[in-house]
Parts: sequence; C-alpha cells; structure tokens
Amino acid sequence: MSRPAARPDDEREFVKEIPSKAEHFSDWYTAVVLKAELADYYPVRGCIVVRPYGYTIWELIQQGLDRRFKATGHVNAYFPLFIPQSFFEREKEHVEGFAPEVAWVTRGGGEELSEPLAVRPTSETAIGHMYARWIRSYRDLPVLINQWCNVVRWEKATRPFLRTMEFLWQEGHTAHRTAEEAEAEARQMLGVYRDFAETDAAIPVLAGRKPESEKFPGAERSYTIEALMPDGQALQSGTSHNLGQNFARAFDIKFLDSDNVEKHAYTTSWGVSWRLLGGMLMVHGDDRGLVLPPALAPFQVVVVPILTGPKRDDVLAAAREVARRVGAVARTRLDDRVEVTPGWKYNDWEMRGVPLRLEIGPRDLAQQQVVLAPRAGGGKQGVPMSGLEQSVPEALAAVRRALFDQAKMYLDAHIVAARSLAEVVEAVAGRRGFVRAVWCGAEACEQAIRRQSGASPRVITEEAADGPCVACGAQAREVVYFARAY
RNA sequence: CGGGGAGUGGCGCAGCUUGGUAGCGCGCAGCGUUCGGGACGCUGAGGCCGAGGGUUCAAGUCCCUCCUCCCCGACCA
Repeated sequence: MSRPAARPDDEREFVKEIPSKAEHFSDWYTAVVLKAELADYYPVRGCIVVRPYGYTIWELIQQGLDRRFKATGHVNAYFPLFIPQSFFEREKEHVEGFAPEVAWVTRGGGEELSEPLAVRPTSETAIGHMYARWIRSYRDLPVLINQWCNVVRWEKATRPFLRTMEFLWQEGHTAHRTAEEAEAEARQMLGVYRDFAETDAAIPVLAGRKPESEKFPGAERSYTIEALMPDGQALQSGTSHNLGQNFARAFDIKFLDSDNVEKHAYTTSWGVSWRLLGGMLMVHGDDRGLVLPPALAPFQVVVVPILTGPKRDDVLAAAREVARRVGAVARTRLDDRVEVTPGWKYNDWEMRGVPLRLEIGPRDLAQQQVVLAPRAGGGKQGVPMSGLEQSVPEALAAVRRALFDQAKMYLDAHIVAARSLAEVVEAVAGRRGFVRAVWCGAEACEQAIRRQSGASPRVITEEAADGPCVACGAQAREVVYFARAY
C-alpha cells in the first residue's frame, strides 16, 4: 500500500493518537474501535455500546449473510431470551459445556421465581422444545430457521467485539429427516460462512472440522472457519454444527417417516457473531486506523471538495454532482464541511476506514477529472469525471482484491509445517501463526500437544494426511492446524 | 480468576511522595483570516478529581471497601 509523502511532524502526531499496530497490537485495536466510533464502553463489565458507525457495519454483515441464508432456503424467526432451567439441563454435554458462563434470572417482579430462567447463551434448547411441537411428519421436514438475536455469556476477560458478555449474532437451527441431510446442511453453511468471510470481509480462512475436544457441547461434529490475526493468534469466525440426534432425543423432536416408523430428527446449528467484525478490523487495519472492505463499509466513497480560490463555488457544485452520480453505484458521502481542512478530512476518513476517497479541487475541475485515492492497494490517480460510474466500482473491487491478497499472503506465510511434537512446540512459541501437522487424531496425542505447546487444535482440513503422527508416530489420518486462539 | 497498571473538563495528561483557592495541550463556542495531507489569531465556555465510607480544622492528595478500563496469564463453542 502506498502512503503519501509523509511529513515527520504529522507522523509523530498520528502515532500519538493511534498506537503502532505492529508494536502495540492490543492498544491499537482498542484505540481504533474507540476513535473510529465503532463502539464505546458502558459501566457494566464486558458490555459495549455499538455506535452508529459500528452498527452500520454490523447491519452490512447481517445483510450479506442474510441474503445467503435466504438463497439457501432459510427463513428468519425469533425465539425468547429466557430459557427455563429444566430445558437447559436436558442435554448433558450441553449443560456441562455452558454452565460456567450462563447468567440466571432468579427474581422477577419482586418475587423469587419458582424456576430460574437462563439468559440464553445459545438457543438449541429453546428451539428444540418448539421444534418438538412443530414437527410431526417427514413432510414437515426440513425446518430451516435462522434468528438474529443477542446472547449472554459470563466471560471473565472481555474485549470489544471479540469477546463481550452480551453479543449480537445469528443462530441457524435446522431439523432434517436423515443424518446425511443434516451433515450436508452443516457443511453447506460452513461454505456460506467461508464465502462471506472471503468475499465480503476479504478475510481468507482455513475451513474444516473441529477436533473432538473443541466440538460444540452436544454436537456430533463441528465445523469452523478460522482466520489468522496479525498477532499470530487464530480467531474462530464462524461455526456450523451437525448435532446428530442428540438434541432431538433430549427434546423429543420426532416425526413419522414414510415407512410409518417414528424417528428422531437430525438437527444442525450454525452461528456467526459480531466477533467477525472485530476480526475484520484486526486483519485489515493499519497504523492510520481502520481499513474496511468495500462490501462492509458504511461509506464506500467519500468525496472531499477542495474549497479554495475563486472557483470555490464551482468546485462545490461539481463535488455535489459527482457525489450524486457516484451515489448511484456506491454508498457515498460528500464531506463539504468548511470548518476543517481537506488534510484533516483525509486523515479522518482514512482512520474510519473508507475504502475510496475522491478529491475535487480547482485544478481537477479545469481538467474535468477527480483524484481517486484508494485506502489500500495503490496510490492516488486522476480519472476522468465522465467515467466515474465505471472507475469507482473498479477501484472498489481493486481495494477488496488488495485486502484479500494481502491477508492471504500473510496467512500463507504464517503456516508453519511441523513434523514432530518438538517442532510444534517451537513453532507455537514463535507466535508465527498456524502450525500444520499430521496426526492420528487420538485424544492422548491431542492432549500431549496441547499441554506441551499451549496451542489448541483449531481445524482439521480435508487435505490428505501423509506420514507419522507428530505425537505418537503412528500412521497419521488427518491434517490439523494448531494455534493459540482468541 | 491470578499478577501488574490506570480512572482528574469531550480526548490525552500533570498535580498525590510532603493535605491548604484544580492546571496544561488538544478539542469545543464566537469573530476574522485560511483551505491540494491533521491551518492561524483574538475572545470565551466547560471539572461535585470513578463511587461510597473513614482520618483531619481542611482530602484530587492519606486509609478502607466497591465499580470500571487496560496489559500479561489462566479460563472460555
């Protein structure tokens, strides 16, 4: 990415406002979230207020995902925030997995409740209960429902978007006639997540199956997309679970099949939270602030008129006209404020991550051009005013491509192959990213690697395994990627 | 949850050791000059010093409790 000729004074001032991403990553993250007005703190631990600019990004994430959910046959519904304790305890692994982080309501209206209500940490149980009422026949299947909602998990350490006590997400819950259908659904949604992450968010991911120990509590198989953050840690960015018949048995989700035999349904669940937003900030941002992929940028284009000289009014009129025309092909904002200078606006919009800036001044007006300044992937260039309907979308596409390519190069460069346990330990210690290994998949081997390296197995891909297990030396069955994780 | 750090106008900080009228920079408001990478001048507004208790003639400053945030670790689909 090219940066304009910088003057030392400005650089120093800038660094004062936003810490270096490379040197103070955590501080950098917090600073950009606050300064770009994505979110703010609230006096309850672990809770954030999502401000309009941040919420608009979330809405764009919602739209991108929702469009894909609808295209794959899903519909939206809404289930309640409160879950009776008794529901919650029906699935053994589920209750054990979530017990430590569930918030309970025990009083209401001034009286002790006869049965405590869980504030949902996820809704498999509530939805399972309802599916049992709704499903009678194989003709009722599949049920393909998604809900957009909030959930609460009593986390010990929190960070804006990445781990908050209350967070927004979507959770899809489906019920199927056969195991094969459920498995296909879980895999399909993993594919949807991958497509969204890589296309709209421009984040390359490793996609695959979760090892046993990392499965969702109560799931038969869990799938995940894992992204690599600049500090070398993995971020689980979306998960999809094949729940088999576990929840159907726990909640009596049964149907009469065409052979007149009553059977338990097969269910799935899958979710993406606003954590993905946090991941996107970390992956693409730089020392100047945010860099938003065009698909998820509240403003894809900002038009900055240079209001000076005798042609001032003409420049403003031209800028308005450009903003109007570009507004037809991209989300566009005209920044015609007179109280701040153009340079201030450049820095401000760069900090907020706007992918493309158009500058129009008296010189441009004379040449019937605008200066096009992409936030990433190239330097400023003048383009003819007449062709903006083509050049702007092209420039936005180039920004997306540059962001993805840059992140992909980083990901590829930070996958270290390890052929022994010692190499796994060494690679993890270097915080270089993912450590690729082959293993036999045995629990003992996994635990050994975990203990000695401090890293967890993030994802098992479908690559063919070759050679001996890094832990025990037996014939390896799978390719697994280890990393420290968020 | 353990270790460490912090909370003082909107933001960033000083003041606390040694108690005695709350300061600086930026920002903000008005006016004027400016405007192609964070402009400048003049004038001005704005703070029960995170909360509660205690010591004292007197607390931003000393003591106790609590809350929130940050960093490292542990924990965590």
